Amino acid sequence: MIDEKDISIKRPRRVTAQTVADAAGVSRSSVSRAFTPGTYLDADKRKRIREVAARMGYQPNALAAGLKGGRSHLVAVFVGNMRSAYDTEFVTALVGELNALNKWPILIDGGDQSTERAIHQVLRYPLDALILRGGSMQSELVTQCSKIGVPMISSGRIVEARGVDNVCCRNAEGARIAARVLVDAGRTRFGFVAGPEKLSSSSGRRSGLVEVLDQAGLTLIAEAKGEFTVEAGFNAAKKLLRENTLDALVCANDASAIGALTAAREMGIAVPESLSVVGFDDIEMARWPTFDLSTVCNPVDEAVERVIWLLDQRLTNPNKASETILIDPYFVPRGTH
Amino acid sequence: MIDEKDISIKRPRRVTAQTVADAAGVSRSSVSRAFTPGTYLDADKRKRIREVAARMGYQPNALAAGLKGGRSHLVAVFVGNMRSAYDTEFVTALVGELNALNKWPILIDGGDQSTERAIHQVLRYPLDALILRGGSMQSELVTQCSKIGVPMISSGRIVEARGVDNVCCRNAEGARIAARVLVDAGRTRFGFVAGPEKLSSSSGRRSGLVEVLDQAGLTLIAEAKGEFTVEAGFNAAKKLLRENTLDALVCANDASAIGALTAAREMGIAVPESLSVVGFDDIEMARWPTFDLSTVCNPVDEAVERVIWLLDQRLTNPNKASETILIDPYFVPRGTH
DNA sequence: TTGTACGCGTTATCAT
DNA sequence: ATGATAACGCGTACAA
Repeated sequence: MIDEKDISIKRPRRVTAQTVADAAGVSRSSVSRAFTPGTYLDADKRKRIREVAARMGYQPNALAAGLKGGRSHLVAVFVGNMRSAYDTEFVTALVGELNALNKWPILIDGGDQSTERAIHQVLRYPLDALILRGGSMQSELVTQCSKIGVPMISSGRIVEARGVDNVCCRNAEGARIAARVLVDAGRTRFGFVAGPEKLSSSSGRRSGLVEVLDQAGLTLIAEAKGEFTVEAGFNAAKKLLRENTLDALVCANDASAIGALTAAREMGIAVPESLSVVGFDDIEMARWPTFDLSTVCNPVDEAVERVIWLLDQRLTNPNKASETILIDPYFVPRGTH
Repeated sequence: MIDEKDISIKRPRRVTAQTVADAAGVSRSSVSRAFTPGTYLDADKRKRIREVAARMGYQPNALAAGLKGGRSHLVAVFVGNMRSAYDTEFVTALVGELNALNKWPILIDGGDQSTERAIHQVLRYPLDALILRGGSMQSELVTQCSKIGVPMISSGRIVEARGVDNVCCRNAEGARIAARVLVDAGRTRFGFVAGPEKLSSSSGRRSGLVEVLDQAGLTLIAEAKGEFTVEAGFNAAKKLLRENTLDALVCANDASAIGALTAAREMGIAVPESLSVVGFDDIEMARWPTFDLSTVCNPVDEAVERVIWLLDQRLTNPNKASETILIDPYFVPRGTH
């Protein structure tokens, strides 16, 4: 009794198909059919039912529909770091594409401490898929995901596991391209602003740079750890430029490069005359007139497109072999080299 | 038969409580209890069940649990424009807070064309709440939401409807504060870089500015429409500064202001010596050394905190009266005024 | 402390 | 073309 009262007072119960059926004088099945395209139902009746439904504010309950055995249409999106411009651009594009496909992204921010708990909780939903953007998900969690049988697509970090597809930029190759441009332009004294050590994007880019320098008989004169952020890039560049004489600063990503550029300007170093600054990613900001940053484009749209494609493939054939798509970056010449 | 085969081949069925129960030699209820805190269950048995469950990769199905009548823990977050820095910062903070509270945000980007359809689809889930960030949701949709009985919290745009709570910045007041600072500093020739006309944030800020100018016996010499973006701000400022002699440029938001600042510099106008540029919002970028933008802070963290608070209130008492919380902005003096 | 039985709202299947 | 009925996986009131 008390409970009954509580419920009716506290939460207005959702309108169900049965209520609509009663109101329209038809069976519950007909109501269901009225909302399912391609089912046998008298056109007039369908129209009438939908009118009644609209008046009563009825919508089929997607939870119940998902339970029945179909897809939930829920996709978890795990973002390494929502404070990074590249990840943000990626997520924005991804959310748009998923929305367009009637897939609903549940966002989890990896920047937080409680991420692991969050993932566990979200895995309780029967997700259509789990999309990883960069970052630092623990391998234990990855195992658990594949165990649960949730298709996974990882971007920016290659995960070797059954049922996991990957989209990743050829980081070393991108850095090679940029390095060659600078070497060809006669730069000889290189510095590197790194990102977090554990991230393969940073280390991969570094190794590409070093490789080309080796081939050209040059060495990496100095490097400093960054954090993939503007501020860290600023500080790293200040230190590097104070302690060394450099004519080229290769940065592990655009945010660092923008920081480095700012530092160089503040120190009165002419860019690009006496110093080249090159980034990686080609985020929107790189195009702003203030920065006009020469960089290596890691095309967001292409990456997202591939992720969506892989998702589609995996959903139509859950048992297909894992796939890894590598994306080719390319140099975008602007005003800082 | 064919169907059976199809299912078993195509999708590895999720492990259910019954499977675990069979494997552990207990009843299905016990498995359920093992995952529900505060239920009677032998400690050893609970432990054993959880072990078996972990080995089999079992997680209670949140969809089925939500169906039973409890909460779904799903919260739709409708973002006006994920390409705007302020909205992005807002969403990032919001997602973090929601994650921490075991609420799972489903993101919908309002920048897209298919937004309306998307909202309709997402409303099929029994959402715990719907959070609106700024933007341009149609009033018809708002009506529909309240009809369905989904609690709504709107930020950045006041929605007058039953069951809808609001968090909004005192836009006019913020502009007044900034205008007074500039007037007191002796600025007399004001220009305004507007945002989209239909947005109350832009018009509210404009009216605050005009009000103070009136009181000081000044007039707004020129204004140009922007789009709340860096590029639009850049173009608007170019036009304004080319056609007028101004000593103060008040911008409807920080993105515009950053564009305006860039334009002024490019035109060789000394900021702040001969021109003040002031923004609104205090996004992260405003603090970057390159910009060091004087602006009016529209505190994201406070707004998010209020939204979460309202959400909590509304969930504990769904029938409480609608509430509107106004947030006080304040001036942040930096290097451009 | 544990098991049985019912209901949550839907869709698919089977009759009619 | 339409209505009855059986799942879907879970929580929980009730019985034991």
